[in-house]
Amino acid sequence: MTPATIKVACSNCNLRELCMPVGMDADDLQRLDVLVANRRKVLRGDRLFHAGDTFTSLYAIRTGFFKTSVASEDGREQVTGFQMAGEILGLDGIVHDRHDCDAIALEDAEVCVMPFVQVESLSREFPVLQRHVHKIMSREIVRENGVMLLLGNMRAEERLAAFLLNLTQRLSVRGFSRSQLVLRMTREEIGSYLGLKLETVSRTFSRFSEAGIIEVKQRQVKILQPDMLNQIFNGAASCG
Amino acid sequence: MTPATIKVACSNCNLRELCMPVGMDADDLQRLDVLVANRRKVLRGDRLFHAGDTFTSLYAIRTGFFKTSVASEDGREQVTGFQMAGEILGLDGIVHDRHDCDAIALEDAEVCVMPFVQVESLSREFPVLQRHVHKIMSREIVRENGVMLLLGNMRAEERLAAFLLNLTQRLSVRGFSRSQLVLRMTREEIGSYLGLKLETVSRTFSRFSEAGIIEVKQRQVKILQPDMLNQIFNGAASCG
DNA sequence: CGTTCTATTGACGGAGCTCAAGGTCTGTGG
DNA sequence: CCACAGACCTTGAGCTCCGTCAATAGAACG
Repeated sequence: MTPATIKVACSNCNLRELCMPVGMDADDLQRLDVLVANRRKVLRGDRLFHAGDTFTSLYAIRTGFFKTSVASEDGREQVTGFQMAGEILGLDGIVHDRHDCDAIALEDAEVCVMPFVQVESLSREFPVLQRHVHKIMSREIVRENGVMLLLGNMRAEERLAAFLLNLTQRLSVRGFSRSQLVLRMTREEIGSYLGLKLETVSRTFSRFSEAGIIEVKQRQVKILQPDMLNQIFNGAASCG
Repeated sequence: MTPATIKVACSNCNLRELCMPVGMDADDLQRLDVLVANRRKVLRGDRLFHAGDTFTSLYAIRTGFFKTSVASEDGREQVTGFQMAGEILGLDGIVHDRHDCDAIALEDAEVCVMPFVQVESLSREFPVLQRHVHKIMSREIVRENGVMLLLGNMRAEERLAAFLLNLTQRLSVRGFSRSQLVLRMTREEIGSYLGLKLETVSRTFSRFSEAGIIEVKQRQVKILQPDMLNQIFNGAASCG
């Protein structure tokens, strides 16, 4: 069942500035190494976990890109987020001891498996880690507040602008360009996240493109006028 | 600045089955009493906290009813939740040490003030409390996932049905009727939460009423056919 | 090289928004 | 007790943004 596993350590991970070990000093970091039981590879299109699965672990993304989604009774899907290296998956599972959403790899990925009992036990020992875990959960709550604002109040152009700005911001923290990105998800997945249909996403991309704000070639996006995106996002202007 | 404060204890609080002390035995409960520094009264219309305020404490609602909301740059407001007795406010503040949303009392209320350093210190001591804090945050994440599904995929009738079912469910846990409730919020606040305009909320109430599913008299709502609400919520039917 | 998945674009329609006009309830002060 | 103001709610008419349906084309993959 479980794919090949590799023993690994946070202490020499190049994501330690972004991921779980934030704020811990070298000595603490050694102790943190027991946090990660093993790593797991997830191929593109495969599920890391599925709504209903028993919850045992949180997952820190080492490489790759994920989406999470929930589904209604009658099968409508809502993408609830896109996650990249250093971000944590699985927080939804804590409350009911089973996962509440699906997590699917949008490209081949590798995650660190952190048994939640270990997370809790180390949290009791290291206040810095405890605080960090709390912040990760709080950050997710705040992020979702922002998505609710977007879904409840914004128009298609504003939503897509917000989406692009958010992606480039997170990518730039990870050392990627602010002005160029490759979308890992389809128009339909973007639409699901933003509460739009794929045709609307496509049309809005085209409109941004005609206005000279971005350049789109399939999933390659070049941001030509980030300021315009900001203006659109803040409701100050449109490109139509 | 701070209103009159009263020393209080979880150990003899009648909300202990719903609130912070869930799962703790009598001995632990005594120790938990230091969790609550004091109580604070909040009058209807007043703010418990405001976006930007320094975060110091979580708040457990003892009595009353709150809304939380975020605002966009250009002033559009999104209600992100309605909270009632036993529920926890302030989780949004942890990540940046300042609050990210406003919390406003929709009726005269009283909250227990729990300094977050106390919460964390006691969490390290009591694994049961630690787990409970994690569950509260995870529950909020899961709730917001559900709201995203609602805002991204559902039509007005489905949204309002989901809203009514959610409210009655939570009220019934607190010993209130499943078939009758008094809305503490305006049509506009409901609309903001559900991503609708107040007129649409009003019209949808009227349609439910004409269909004999509910009876509405201003803020008094009687649920005549809860099954119909369930069907509408699940996308299986409409009343038009 | 054909099959399938994905993206673009157009034409049309509808759910919900906007604007507007009354109606109802609550509280306050005469 | 009544009059009045202000907040809240209801309902109608018209409009608009986005969804739906459809056709085409381009990319990816075996």
